Amino acid sequence: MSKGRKTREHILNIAFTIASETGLESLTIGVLAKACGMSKSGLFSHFNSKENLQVAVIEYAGECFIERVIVPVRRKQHTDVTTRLQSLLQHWLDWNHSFQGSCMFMDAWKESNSNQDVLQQTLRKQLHNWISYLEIQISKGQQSGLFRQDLVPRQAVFQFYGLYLSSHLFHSLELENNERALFWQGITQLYKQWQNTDTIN
Amino acid sequence: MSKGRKTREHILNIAFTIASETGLESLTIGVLAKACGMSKSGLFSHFNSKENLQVAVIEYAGECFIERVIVPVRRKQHTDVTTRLQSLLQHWLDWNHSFQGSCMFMDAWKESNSNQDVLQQTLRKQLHNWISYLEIQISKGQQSGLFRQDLVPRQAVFQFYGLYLSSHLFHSLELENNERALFWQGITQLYKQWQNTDTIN
DNA sequence: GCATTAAAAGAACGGTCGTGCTAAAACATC
DNA sequence: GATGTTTTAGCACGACCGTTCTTTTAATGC
Repeated sequence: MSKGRKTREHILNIAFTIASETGLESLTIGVLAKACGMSKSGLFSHFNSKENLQVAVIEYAGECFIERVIVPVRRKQHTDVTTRLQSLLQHWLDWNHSFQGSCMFMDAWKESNSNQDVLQQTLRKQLHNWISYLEIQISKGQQSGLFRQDLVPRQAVFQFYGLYLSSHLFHSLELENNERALFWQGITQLYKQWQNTDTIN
Repeated sequence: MSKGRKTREHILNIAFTIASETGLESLTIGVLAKACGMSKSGLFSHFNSKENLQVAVIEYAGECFIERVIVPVRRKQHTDVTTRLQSLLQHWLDWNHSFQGSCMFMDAWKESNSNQDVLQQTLRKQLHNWISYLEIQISKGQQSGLFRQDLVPRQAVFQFYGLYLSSHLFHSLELENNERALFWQGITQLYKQWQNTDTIN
């Protein structure tokens, strides 16, 4: 790998860390350059615009997400659907462990809502991908007879995301620090509601 | 009312509108001054710091929230708990109708998370108040025999907030624009789960 | 080892930010 | 209508933003 790509990767790694902690908006070129121990212009020449940098960071984060959340679960093909879904949610919740309890994609999405076009579309695509992936998992749960047939996958993902977002909020509000328990409690209740009762419905 | 307080109120009104649309962070003194048709320094002298302005806007928004969400429901004392709770949720969801589907408090909270101290604490107090208020409503539902006794009010609010936040997300993602239906579907399912079954549990 | 190319630094730009300071205008009171 | 007090405008400041240009340094291919 050429030196250029190497340092570019290094920059993105640090940028990802910073953006995870303080949000994508506060990721300034000057700050990032200082954190990388290089000059503003030297760093800038790797991206040629702020927007390109932001998009690159988001895409880098997307790869991290896949590696940390999706891949580990995909490996356990032998387990049943319930366990895999549970594991997926666990990794999803852990995704924001290192960043003090806030999901980088959610933060960036909030920020980008009245921002640049390209960045917003990159984010939208990533979120859409993840939502679709979750929907597929729900469908598999239905096909395996675990969930009732009249369950709408999108509705299920809507509720998953709700608990996920709520756990972020309650964590940042420091309400007794039991947001993980509340999350899992919510998940359990959802499962109970969705389970195939094998009765007429 | 002195002229000073009058224009101050006018400023806050416009600031609230702008912050609702584009977020509290993008509410710049220059922009706000232009929107108010006055000079930067003229406006500035009403608050003496950006932070004071932000806090004032949040407090103004808090009053608006009470007026638009809590007061209208409090007036219907004659109705039963279920209807009042439903109405409360309806007004809560409508709170962000004029601002294109994003809750100002949620946005400001996200932004303030690594920001000024005073602003963050003001926001925290407001959110805490609202959560407590919802918890009380849940408790009332329990006392009236509507909800099961082993329901934990905080857990209930956690789930309410989840659906609320999810509806924001799905709205901004423009996923078929049925986030309100998904929200109410989720609420209905929660009610079903919480209802007093009058059986041994 | 040298020539060529790629990468990084340095300095400067126009712009906007929040914030003071000082003078003018608007207001209120008698 | 003059006087004293608020309220507003004008102007400038230092800091940081993203970006461009030129020069120096480092890596690469022969």
